[in-house]
Amino acid sequence: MAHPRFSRLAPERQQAILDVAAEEFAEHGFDGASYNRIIERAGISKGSAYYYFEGKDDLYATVLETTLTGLVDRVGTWTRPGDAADFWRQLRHAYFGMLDFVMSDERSARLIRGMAQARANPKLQEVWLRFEAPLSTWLGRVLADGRRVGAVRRDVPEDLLLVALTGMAQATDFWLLERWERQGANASRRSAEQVFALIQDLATERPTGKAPRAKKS
Amino acid sequence: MAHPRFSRLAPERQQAILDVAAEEFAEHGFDGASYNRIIERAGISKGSAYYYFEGKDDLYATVLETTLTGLVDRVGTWTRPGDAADFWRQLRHAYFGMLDFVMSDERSARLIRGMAQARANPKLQEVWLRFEAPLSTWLGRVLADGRRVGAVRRDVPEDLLLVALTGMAQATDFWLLERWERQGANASRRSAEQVFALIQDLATERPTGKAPRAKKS
DNA sequence: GCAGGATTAGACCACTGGTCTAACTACCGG
DNA sequence: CCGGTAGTTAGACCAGTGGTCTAATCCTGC
Repeated sequence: MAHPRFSRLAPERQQAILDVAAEEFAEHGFDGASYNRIIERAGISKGSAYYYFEGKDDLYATVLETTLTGLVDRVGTWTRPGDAADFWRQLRHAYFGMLDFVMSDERSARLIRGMAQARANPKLQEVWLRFEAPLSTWLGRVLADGRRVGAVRRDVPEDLLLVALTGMAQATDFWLLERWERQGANASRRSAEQVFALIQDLATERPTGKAPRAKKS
Repeated sequence: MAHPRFSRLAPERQQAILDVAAEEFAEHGFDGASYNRIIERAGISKGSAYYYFEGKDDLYATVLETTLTGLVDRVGTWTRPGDAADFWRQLRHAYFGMLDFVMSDERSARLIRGMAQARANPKLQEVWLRFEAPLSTWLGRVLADGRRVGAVRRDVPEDLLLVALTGMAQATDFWLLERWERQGANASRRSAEQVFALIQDLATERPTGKAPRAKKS
């Protein structure tokens, strides 16, 4: 979305600008962040700022883009699993990789967590969709693979399961963050294991083999 | 938080003001909403506005307060269940009551969904905590009751389960909303059943009786 | 009828994201 | 080496933001 002119800038200059912006957005969230302040701190003029980016939204999207690219590079590798064990191994790897990423780089973590704002913010729906869609697609493919090897339950609509899992992962991320801040990295590893166990639990079919129904008892 | 002066106003006047505010916040979210516009539409002057409320945050909190009160009145009743069946019946009632509330009153629904913004927004953390805390307490009590009658799993820390369930419920709410808009009330009832089944599924222990662990297969 | 507190009105402030024009720079043909 | 032109930058300016403050008005009790 950013004007191509921006990419023609010297890479270090680009980096510097995005750095300032990332800092601001991470600290204050999208709405709280001041475009003017970013401009000032980056040492560019308003004219230049609007020459490179279409506006605040655009800069925000660009910052998110680079951040998420970093995450995907680290975690996004996925090869079609041969069997259920392979599936879980890969999913586990991806999940803990993401946790590592999010716990080791606070700024990126805040940016990513801040995306939740974008979903609710009418002005940012475009941005939200742009980043949410590919993520859903990716996870959808992963789940489909999981079904193929018999690891993932079939008694629940695929898209519902996807949404449920994402929501749970996101919510528990905050829970983990709290744990992590209180107990440090090592102790919170156990908590992460518990969370992953829950994810696994939700994603697999109940051993009884019955579709989950609202039971009377 | 609102100044007591506000409650000394004629009830219809209060209602009118909160009505305008609710509309604005529901439509634009907290950050997008214009305090000035609310003031203007409510037909009061700036002086009065700041005489009644401490500021935008305060008005927002007041609006949320009355909205959530409506929800709690409708759904919040809970008596200690005698057995597991009773527990599920009550939980089911509460869940579907909440869904009804959220699906029948769009404005309130948007306000409540908008609360997700508050969580991420640094400026609104105070507001978020104020409303999140009692809700968590309530759900915590419910889960504890569920454990007591053997309906809710014990193999997962109580607070983790709480967070996971809330996150899932919230995420699936958006999913349901989509369904509801596309299929109408009746058809989406089935979807809601599926979601509740998932909730129930997540909250109960696996029949094998084993603690969920990261299985190798 | 008047004093004094409660209430209202609205000018004013620093700041917001965004627009626009004028100036400057760099390159390229003659 | 100059002149013109496209690419780039600077910053004044705009309407709108949430918030403050003072002066006027209202209302009540004496």
